[in-house]
Amino acid sequence: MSERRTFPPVAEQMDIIRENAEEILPEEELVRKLERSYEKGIPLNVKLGCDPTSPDLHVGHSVVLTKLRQFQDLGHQAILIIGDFTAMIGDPSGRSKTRPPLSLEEARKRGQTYYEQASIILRSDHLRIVYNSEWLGKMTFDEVIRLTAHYTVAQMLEREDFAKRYKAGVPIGLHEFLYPLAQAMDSVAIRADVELGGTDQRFNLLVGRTIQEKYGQEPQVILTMPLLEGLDGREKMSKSLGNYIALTDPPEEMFGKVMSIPDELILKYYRLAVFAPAEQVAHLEKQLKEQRINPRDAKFQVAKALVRRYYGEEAAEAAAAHFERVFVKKAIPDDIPTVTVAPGTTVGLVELLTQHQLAASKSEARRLIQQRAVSVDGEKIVDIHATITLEHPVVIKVGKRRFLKLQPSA
RNA sequence: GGGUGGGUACCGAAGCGGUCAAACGGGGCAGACUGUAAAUCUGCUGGCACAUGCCUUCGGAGGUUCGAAUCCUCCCCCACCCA
Repeated sequence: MSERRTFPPVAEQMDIIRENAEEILPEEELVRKLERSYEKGIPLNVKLGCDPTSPDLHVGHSVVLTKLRQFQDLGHQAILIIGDFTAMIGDPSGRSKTRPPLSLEEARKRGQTYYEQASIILRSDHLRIVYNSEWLGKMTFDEVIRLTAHYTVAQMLEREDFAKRYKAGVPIGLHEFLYPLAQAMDSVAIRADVELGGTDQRFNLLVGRTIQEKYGQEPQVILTMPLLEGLDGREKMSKSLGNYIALTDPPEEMFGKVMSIPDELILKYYRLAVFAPAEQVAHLEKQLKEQRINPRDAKFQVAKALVRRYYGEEAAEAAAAHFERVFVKKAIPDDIPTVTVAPGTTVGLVELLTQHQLAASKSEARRLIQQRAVSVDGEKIVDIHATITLEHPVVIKVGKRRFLKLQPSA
């Protein structure tokens, strides 16, 4: 830990750090910190707090994780803070009222899966993982009151989210005011030099600066990364909205999801999800602008690049081929879910669809049939009373994406 | 503690005694088209039966009525204003 590290020249570091960053506040302070670290051979403590409530990491998370990775690559110390304590209290964003507070144990467990998924992007050296219950859990009420005295209600209401909700008459729990402060205490506890976050974290990160100073520390520099919109192209990518690409999504799924983003997002995904080099992004942008490339092909390229990033070249090729086959040529994919059935039995199509989860209810199954969404062995079935006698293998297709093969057992 | 306005389907939001499974928008699903699971357009979107029909749903529990999301009573929850 105490060995002297060496770093690239500061200017070079700054170029990398600035890449894709939305905001660095204050930038001169970062330069000073980097210079000092360079001279003394001491890495900066770069903090990223994470909320383990939803254990599925997605491409939205990857944006800021990638930035952290860059710091690691430069030789700095990444500190991943698992917010097990904060998760235990509940969710601060006010968005998901359904999110139940977790037990410490549960929060820890999810923190573990969070870490496992984060290590898809992070390297394992230059990495420290800490749980914030370690210090937050030890604070006495007295200490908490002292902490809250450092901030005012008016200051809290400066946060856009709070201001908006207050104005709209949406409840704000008192404990939510404690979140930025708790997060700030994390910075104090680990003596953060830099804290990363999405632009929506701006306020919280800034509170960290103030509080660190109150506790006699040099304030951290904050670096925010742009938020990546989800598949709908409208809202921020998030699990609760279901508009996300999980880091663990299988290649084909990942590919298809990229293909479903609105055209306007192509470049943004290339930049932030793929983290493609600036020149390549610029190149693609130019091609699109001059209409020298079809947006579909551009998206195809981005989809492939994303799969390549997580699964490698071969998987990328395979996923692309799969998409081409299933959606462009509308053929049947080669590995589809198969169920074996007793041969010779005759079943109603409606029952078949509901039994195998191709439709949620019989009413839905009928609707789908009436809407010409169902085909059996490539033949559209429009009759809701249709039955199938299972003698040969039969492929049922519902909509564009749902397939099922029925295999009569020999 | 007092006052006012609210709680409606996945979400937002109309409805304010029958014509309400509940307008409209979003989301979702499907179809057409296409350059793709983009965009656009069209349709569908509680369940069961599909022929009429039946059952469950409008914060909760009761009640009035031939009939309630709509009226009454009590209760729970939320926001705002005043203390």
